[in-house]
Amino acid sequence: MDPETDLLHHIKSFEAQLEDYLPGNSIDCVILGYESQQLKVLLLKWKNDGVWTLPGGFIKKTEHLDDAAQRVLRERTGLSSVFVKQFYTFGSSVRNNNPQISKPPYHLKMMEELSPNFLKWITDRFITTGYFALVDIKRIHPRPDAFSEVCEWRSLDALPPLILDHKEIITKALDHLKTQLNYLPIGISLLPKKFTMQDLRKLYEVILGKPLERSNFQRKLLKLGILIRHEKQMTGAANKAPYLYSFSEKKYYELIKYGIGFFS
Amino acid sequence: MDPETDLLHHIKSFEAQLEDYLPGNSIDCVILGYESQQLKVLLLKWKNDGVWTLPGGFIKKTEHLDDAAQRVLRERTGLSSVFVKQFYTFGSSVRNNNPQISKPPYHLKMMEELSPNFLKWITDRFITTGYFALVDIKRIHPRPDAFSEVCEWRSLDALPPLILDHKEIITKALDHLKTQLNYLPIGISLLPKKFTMQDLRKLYEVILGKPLERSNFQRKLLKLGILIRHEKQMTGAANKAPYLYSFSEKKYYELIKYGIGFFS
DNA sequence: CGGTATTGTGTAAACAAGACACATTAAATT
DNA sequence: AATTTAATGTGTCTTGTTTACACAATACCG
Repeated sequence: MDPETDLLHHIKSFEAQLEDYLPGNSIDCVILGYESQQLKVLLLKWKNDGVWTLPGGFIKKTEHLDDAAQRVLRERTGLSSVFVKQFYTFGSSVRNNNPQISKPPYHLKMMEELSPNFLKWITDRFITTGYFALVDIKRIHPRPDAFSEVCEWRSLDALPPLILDHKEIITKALDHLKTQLNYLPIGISLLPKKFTMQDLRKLYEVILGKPLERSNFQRKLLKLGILIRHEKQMTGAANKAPYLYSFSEKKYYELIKYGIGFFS
Repeated sequence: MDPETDLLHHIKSFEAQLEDYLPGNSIDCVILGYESQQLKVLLLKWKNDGVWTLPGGFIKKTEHLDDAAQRVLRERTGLSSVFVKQFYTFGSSVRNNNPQISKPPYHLKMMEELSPNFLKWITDRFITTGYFALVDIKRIHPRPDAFSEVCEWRSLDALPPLILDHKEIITKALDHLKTQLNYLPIGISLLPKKFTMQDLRKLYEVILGKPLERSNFQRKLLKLGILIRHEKQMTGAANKAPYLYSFSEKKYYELIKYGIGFFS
């Protein structure tokens, strides 16, 4: 099936099931990943339009909001079993009042003829609940869904124009990340299973936006008792290879429940 | 007009305006106050039923969620210009599955005949967003609305049975209070305009659930530079009267933006 | 062996928290 | 005026943390 037909098929099929979904409520996922010493967010680009969006979706009438978030994440990016958490509900009545996107998306125009019920449903006011996810970019392989032509990690420093208030949603998610730092499974979610002490330190440096002293960082982290040291990794460089570490999951999550205490 | 007729009138009138509201979405307010060295929450008791609820309400189609929260707060308790903040959205599809309340509320039975549209509307699944407010009990005078016979401050240690998942909502609000302690305007919202250093210390002791050393507390608070000292208050007791303090609002809110740093 | 980056350890200064001790102050009572 | 009481102010000792820096030890490559 060619992509265009596939898209129409999906829209038609969703329209047929409109009754199963709560009108006026949606989920948007801010999926944060870490790679090459940068925080990145996973964005979708709509077919034909080139307009970027957060992966979002709708809530089934018999479904818990949290479950809807997991499902949306899976359906739209192929991700599952990652850390997901609600962070805020966006309730402006004019969320679609975004000067960055002037022309109405291609899809809406197309739907005007093809799927008027769906169009009516989708252009209503929506209250959307933001969830954020933390994932190790290397560990997972997101794939675009039928509505999107691209599914891509984008650096937070240079975001493309986003629909609706999705820019604001990302900003709020980052706020949450920073203020909840001590209660979120940062390291274990964002890093590969095994990593060096440098990797871990750099990660915190990127999130906190300031350098951290090496030896003190190492002392502190080791004293927390959540790290397991493994064999060294031969890098081929002319120096002592760094140790690899992994987290003791049990101890890690226990510690995080009470806050890891990283801010000074 | 007798109370019963008044209630019916209000329900009828709301039914007539159903079109103006978003279906399936609501607001619930956890209003926390402080009095006699106790944290208290403002609850409403429904007429006829004796069932307790959080003050809640619905969202107009053209209204921002935050504005709806302010309006609901005002309409249902008479409160305005108090600190209000969204804290969580409750999205279980079985929120009304509460074993503590066995019989269906009187209102619902009554509405079956009188207001079937409203009944259908209200018994649907709702996604509710929790807002919490912090107020000085002495400074305000809440009053019950047409749906409620009582509007009362209840101690958090002995809550009455509550409808739906309102108990859970309160629990979540208190979690939020504790983890966000450093970023919330605790003192300025919960205490009278003028207060003694003891009042302030006791407040923090109640919230933190542990005693704080007097002289160290005083040193620390004064060093923050957010307190203004006033004349003493003659208590009539046989001792030096305590100074009265108030907050410098500007400095207070500036400090809170970055976190007041009270946890150890 | 020389060059290199990782890792471990030491430590000094600055600072904050917690616990007390005790002096000072001002109000009412006698 | 002396006494009692609780509020207030100050000192300080202990303990622990943070930050910064120095330097030794390690292990890998060529």
